[in-house]
Amino acid sequence: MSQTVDRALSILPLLAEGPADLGQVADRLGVHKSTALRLLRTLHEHGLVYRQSDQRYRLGARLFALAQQAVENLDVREIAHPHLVRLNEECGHTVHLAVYEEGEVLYIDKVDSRYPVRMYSRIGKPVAITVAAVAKLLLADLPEPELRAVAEKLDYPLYTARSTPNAAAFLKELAVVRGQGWATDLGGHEESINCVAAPVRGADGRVVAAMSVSAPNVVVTSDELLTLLPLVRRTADAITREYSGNPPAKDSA
Amino acid sequence: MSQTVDRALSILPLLAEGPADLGQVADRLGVHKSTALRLLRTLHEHGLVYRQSDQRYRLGARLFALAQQAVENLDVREIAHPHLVRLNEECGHTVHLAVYEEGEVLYIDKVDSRYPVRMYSRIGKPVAITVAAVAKLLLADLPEPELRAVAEKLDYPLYTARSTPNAAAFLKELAVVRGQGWATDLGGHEESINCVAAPVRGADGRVVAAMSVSAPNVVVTSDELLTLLPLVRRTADAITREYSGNPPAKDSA
DNA sequence: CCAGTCGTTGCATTGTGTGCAACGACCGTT
DNA sequence: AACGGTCGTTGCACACAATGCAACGACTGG
Repeated sequence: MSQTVDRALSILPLLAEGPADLGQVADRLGVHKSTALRLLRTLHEHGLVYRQSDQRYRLGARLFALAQQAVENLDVREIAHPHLVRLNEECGHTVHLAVYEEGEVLYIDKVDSRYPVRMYSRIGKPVAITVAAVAKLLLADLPEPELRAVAEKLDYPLYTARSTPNAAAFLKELAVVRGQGWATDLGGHEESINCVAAPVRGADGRVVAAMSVSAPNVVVTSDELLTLLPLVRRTADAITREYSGNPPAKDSA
Repeated sequence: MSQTVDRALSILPLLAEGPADLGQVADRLGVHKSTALRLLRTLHEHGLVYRQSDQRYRLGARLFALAQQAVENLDVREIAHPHLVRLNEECGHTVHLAVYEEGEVLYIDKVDSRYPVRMYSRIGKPVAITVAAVAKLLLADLPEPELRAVAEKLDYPLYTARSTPNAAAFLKELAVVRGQGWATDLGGHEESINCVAAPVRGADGRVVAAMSVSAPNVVVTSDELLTLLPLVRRTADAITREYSGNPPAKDSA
C-alpha cells in the first residue's frame, strides 16, 4: 500500500538471510543505491538494522526487544505461565504453550525439562505445523474454509516416517483431534520425541492457545506419556477457566 | 531520513506497549487516520503487526521469526554454543553469552542451570547494562570517547544496595575490569545472584562477546562461584581461539 | 600513481503519500 | 425501531517527500 514502507520492510527478510552491503540491498530491491541508503538509514535509526564493522548491514538489536515485548503482551501467556510451571514440577517434562497467527503456529512460552536430555526449541521459533500436537489443536479449530486454504498451502516435510504426508492425511487427523479435544505427536517431528497436547479456550469457546508436554523416548515411552493426558487436560482447562472466567479490567488507563 | 518509513516504524514500539486501535495509533503518530491505516496495512502485509479479533493491532509473528534468524546469523554464537553447553555440564550453572550493540547489551545465547532454582532471563532481553558482569566486559573494551558518551547517557537504577550508583563509579569499575580481563556481578542486579564473566575476542583483540556463569547464593556462595573463574576464562579463551583462529569461508555462495 | 569500487551528498523532477470529506457498518441509547 | 455516535474504510486533488541522477571523496589493489 505504501511503496516506501514496503521497500523498507522488504529489507528485513533480506538481511535475515545474512549480512549484506549497500549495493546488494539496492540490487535486490531494484532501486538506486541512494534510495537503499536512505531506507537503511531510517531502519538504522529505529535500531532494526545494525551496521557491523565491515560496513555491511545486519538485523539489529531492537528486533529482539520488540519480539520480547510482543510476547510479554500476550495475556494468555501471562495467565498460563504459572500453570505451565506447576505442570512441569509435577511431571518433570518440557512444557510448551503455542498460538496460531495467520498461517503460522509459534511457541510463546516454554518451561524446560528437568531431565538432562532436552529437546531443542526456542520461544518464537516457528513450529513444525503439520506434525506438532499443539499445531493440530490450533488448526483443528479454524473455520472450515480457512483451514482448507491453509492446509493446501502448507508443505508436508517428511521429518520422520510418521510425519503427516499430505493435506488429506492432515485434514483427517485434524478431524479426529477436533472430536477428541486433545492431540498427540508420536515421533512425527523427531523420531524419539513424543508430545501430548490440550487446548486453551476463550470465553466464546474458540481455541486461543494450546499447550503440550514433550519427552524423549529414552525418558518415558509414548504409552507412559499418554498417562499424563488427564493431567495435561486438567491444566489446560484450569487455564481456560482463568482466561475466560474473570476478564481483567480492559484498560486501566 | 524517510518520513513515511519513520512514521511506520514508530508504530512498532508504540504497539509494543500493548494493543491499540486505529484511532490511538493515528493520534500518537500525529497523522490522519487514513494515513495510519495505510501504514498499518503495509506493516500487516509484512507480518510485523497482527490484527486481533477485536480489530485492534498487535505486534505480529514475523518479528519472532526475524529475531530468530538474526540471532542465528551471529557466527560468534554458533561457535560458542558447544562451549557453553560443555561449561554448563561441568559446573551445572546457568551460562550466558552476550554482545554489545549501539548502547545496548543483549543476551544471544543461554544454557539453563541444572539446578531447580533458576534465574529469569531470556534470549533477546536487554541486559541490566550498569551491573551485569558481561556488560562490564563489553563496555570496558569500547574506545574511550564512545565509552564516556555511553556511560553518561545511561540510567543507574539501584536494583540493590550493591548496584553501580552513577557514571563515575561505573567508569572506575570498568577500568578495573579492563585491567584484570574478567568481571563479576555480586548481587548488583538481584540481591541473591552472583555472576563471573570472561571476554571473547576477535582476531584483532577486540572484545566481540562476553560469557558468564550465574548462580544464586542458595546454591553456591560468591566465593565458591569465584573458584570457577579459571574454568570460565579457559572456556572464553577456547571460544576466542576458535573464533579468531580459523576464519571460516567468507561466502560460500 | 592510477583505475576501479563503494558509500555518500545535493539537486530537480514527479510520483507517492497525505489530509480531507463522505460513506457505511456497528453499537448502545431513548 | 429510529437515532446519534464512534470507528474503520475509500476516492480524490494537492503538495510534499521520496526518487534517480550525476558528481564527489575515500579506500583498495594493481
